[in-house]
Amino acid sequence: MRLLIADDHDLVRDAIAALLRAGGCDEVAVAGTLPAALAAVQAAVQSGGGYDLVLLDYDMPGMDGLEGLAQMKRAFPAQAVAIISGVARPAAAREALEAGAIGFVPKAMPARSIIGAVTLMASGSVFAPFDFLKQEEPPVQGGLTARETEVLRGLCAGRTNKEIAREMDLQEVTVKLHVRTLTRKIGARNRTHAAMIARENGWF
Amino acid sequence: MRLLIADDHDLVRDAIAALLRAGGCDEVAVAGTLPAALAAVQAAVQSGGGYDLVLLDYDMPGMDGLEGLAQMKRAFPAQAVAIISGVARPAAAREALEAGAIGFVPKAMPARSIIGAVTLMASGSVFAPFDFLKQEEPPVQGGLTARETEVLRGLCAGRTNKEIAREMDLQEVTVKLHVRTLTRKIGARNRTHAAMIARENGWF
DNA sequence: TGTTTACCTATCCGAAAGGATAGGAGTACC
DNA sequence: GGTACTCCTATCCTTTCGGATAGGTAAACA
Repeated sequence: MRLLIADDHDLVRDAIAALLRAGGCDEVAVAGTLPAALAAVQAAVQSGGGYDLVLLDYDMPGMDGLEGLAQMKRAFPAQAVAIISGVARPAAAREALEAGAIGFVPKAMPARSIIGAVTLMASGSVFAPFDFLKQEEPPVQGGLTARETEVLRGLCAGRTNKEIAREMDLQEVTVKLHVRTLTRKIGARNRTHAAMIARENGWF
Repeated sequence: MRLLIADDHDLVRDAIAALLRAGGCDEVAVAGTLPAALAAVQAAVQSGGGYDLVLLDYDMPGMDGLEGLAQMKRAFPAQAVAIISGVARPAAAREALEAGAIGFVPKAMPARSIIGAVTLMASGSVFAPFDFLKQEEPPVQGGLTARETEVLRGLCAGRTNKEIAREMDLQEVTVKLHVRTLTRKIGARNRTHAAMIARENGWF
């Protein structure tokens, strides 16, 4: 089984690579950035066949969310690519699978499971831990309603009330109402503070 | 050599633990949270001697920055404790060492170096990669001046211009000036966006 | 049925933020 | 001496926020 694992943290990457080698993977290549991973796949394809599986870290220079995955799939549509991440939300995992990933591996997964997961994905089956995917996100967000969550997302993007209103097809006053209630709910002093709280809790 | 490694990501933690075992560490215990790590150290101390080294992940439930380290050192002043992190800034590393950590291990460190680093720390020597520590942070902050950086810190705390002015003993207009220039420098649309950019880049 | 909840709109007001423009003081450098 | 840069202050103005208050619709629920 030929693998490529891309992660910007040398220690983590090499440790996981060692784990996989110990688990019976013949060849485990590594890369530290997305461009490096792309180059490695390019080289592997030219010398025949590509990798059985490529593991891409979600938070890595060049990835830019799932844009990096899309790039890889555009360049090598036939290459099996999985996303591995420590912080990504369940929604990101679902999006990754929709974008053509063969799997999603949370770093919170037990080490003994990874060999099986990798073997599965390398053989062409989609892998994603069910209990991770089924996690709903709204509950983590301090009792915010759907609309308030949407508005908070706008705040985090640095948008004004007017812009958020246009985007959500609402009146500006309504957005102001949501901003007021949501800042109170999460205990923020103002919109900036609210955005920071959301970011710190990893809500977006 | 008896080790305890605490990291909330099972995969990463177990992979590093395996790496250390392969490198000659007799006993490598693991924990997934700070409380679990505290309990493990407590148990080890009672059954005689404690660990030769405890590795604590900087971003782990219960850590709260360096507060977790302080907690551990308060409870077990004689225990050698090192911080391991993938995202912490050089300043955080320096603070960790000042707070009594025996070392700081960036996850970007090459895997082959960790055995040496761990052996060193377990024997009582302080370890921290020099090239990581010497990194200055101002340059990362998009050419902001000292005052602008201070104001940006205020923005990240959700403070108003008036509050920042009072705190820095300036006129409010001056703060407004700094806010305007710094938002332009870092390419932000407004104060909220500026705060988010600062947070995303880990400037504070 | 009445009640609760989420959601949307409205008006009015003061406070805060954002921007333009114009200076002055101090330091560093050539 | 001149130049450049940071830093501080000022006035004037417009836009945006934040808050109070009031009311309406629709769905969920007992």
